[in-house]
Amino acid sequence: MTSMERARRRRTNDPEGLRQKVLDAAEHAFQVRGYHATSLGDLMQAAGVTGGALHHHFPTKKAIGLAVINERVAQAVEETWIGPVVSAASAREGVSGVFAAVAGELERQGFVRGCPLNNLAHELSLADPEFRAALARIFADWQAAIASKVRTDQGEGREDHRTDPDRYAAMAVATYSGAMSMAKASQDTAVLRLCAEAML
Amino acid sequence: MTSMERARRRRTNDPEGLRQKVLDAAEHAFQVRGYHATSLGDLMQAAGVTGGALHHHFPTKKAIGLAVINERVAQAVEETWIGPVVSAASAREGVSGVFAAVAGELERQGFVRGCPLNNLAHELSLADPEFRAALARIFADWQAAIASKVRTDQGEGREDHRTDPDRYAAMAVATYSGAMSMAKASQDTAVLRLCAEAML
DNA sequence: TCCAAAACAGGGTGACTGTCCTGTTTGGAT
DNA sequence: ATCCAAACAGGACAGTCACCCTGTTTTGGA
Repeated sequence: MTSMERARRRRTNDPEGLRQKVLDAAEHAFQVRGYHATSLGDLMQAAGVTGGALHHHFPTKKAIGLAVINERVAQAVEETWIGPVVSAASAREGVSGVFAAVAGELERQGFVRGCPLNNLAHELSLADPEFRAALARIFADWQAAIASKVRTDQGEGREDHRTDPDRYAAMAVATYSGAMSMAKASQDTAVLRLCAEAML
Repeated sequence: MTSMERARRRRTNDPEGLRQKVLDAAEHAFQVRGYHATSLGDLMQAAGVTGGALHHHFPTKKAIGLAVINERVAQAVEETWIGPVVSAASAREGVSGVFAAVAGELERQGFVRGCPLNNLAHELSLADPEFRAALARIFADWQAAIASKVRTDQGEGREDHRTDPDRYAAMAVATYSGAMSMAKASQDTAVLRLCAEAML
């Protein structure tokens, strides 16, 4: 007992790695079960981390939530939305393309877990001002990136000048968020496909 | 003490009224704080009901959730969406009108608490199959009502035949749901106004 | 009037939750 | 080699949660 424990008792401190393991588990759990429905015990088990370590890196559950929003959700929006749209041939092609790409990805994995931003936004934006501010900022950046792309298109003659960039951006973000909500509730990506056509 | 208590100790059984009081409190609390963040104690206090009475009408918390979805949320969608759209001059005017009406109402009360259906859909559709089925059905009925109105418009020459009724309906529901999410996170109805224009 | 069933009161219970505390171990600076 | 702050372990803690149980009151029909 002593020998066995001593044999594998080699602890290697890796604060950043441990922190990321916690955020990995939290990002996934908050997505699937939600923030309130996820206990710190769940996170400890999923991440393979003790209570002491968890409390050392995140003094409160709220701190974990904020870290997930600011470090993970923001990054997810950047990677799956802002990046592809900016580098697309046009705003409309970029937006429609993301709709289709996400629909395809969801069909491939056969399960719709919803939009990370939207999921947390619904549960937390009224619960705490800090949560709300962090979530609203991501929505705003997302919209701004699309509107900026539309303006670039207009400047280079790829988009009708009658299109209001802010209106198109608002529509794109709103439609995507709502379509993901519906896809999550119905577990069917048909709505995403229909909206992909409409946003072209 | 005995006399005072005896004096106001007249209990009048009103099972349906008590049930509705619980649902009133639950509908409001689930909307503002969410399902998981609302305890049965919160509901007992808000509704002025004892634990025994609560348990008599709703054996589990899930039963309260299902009743709120099936009796209250479905009715809310019917009243604020399906009714107005059906009796509007056209589907587009009806849809755009509801966007504007809701935006106006929210600006009047100065606070955005989100769409009842969407709020519960996000928190509960992955948590339990029964919840998910109930929520998906409301989404489906909502969509079907709008699509049907578009078809009527087309039959009577008020709408271009190139418009796909199902696509327009999906867009309307998705855009509204998403715009409400954004309005809730930003506490700003600007997105709703922009989408109202776009859905005309 | 009587009585059974429904409606309600109110407290108890075990499980769980988020937080914190006290020790022990690690790693880098000296 | 030594030392100290950071990193981590593991459990204690008070509070809360959903659910259930027992007893009392009300109600409507016989």
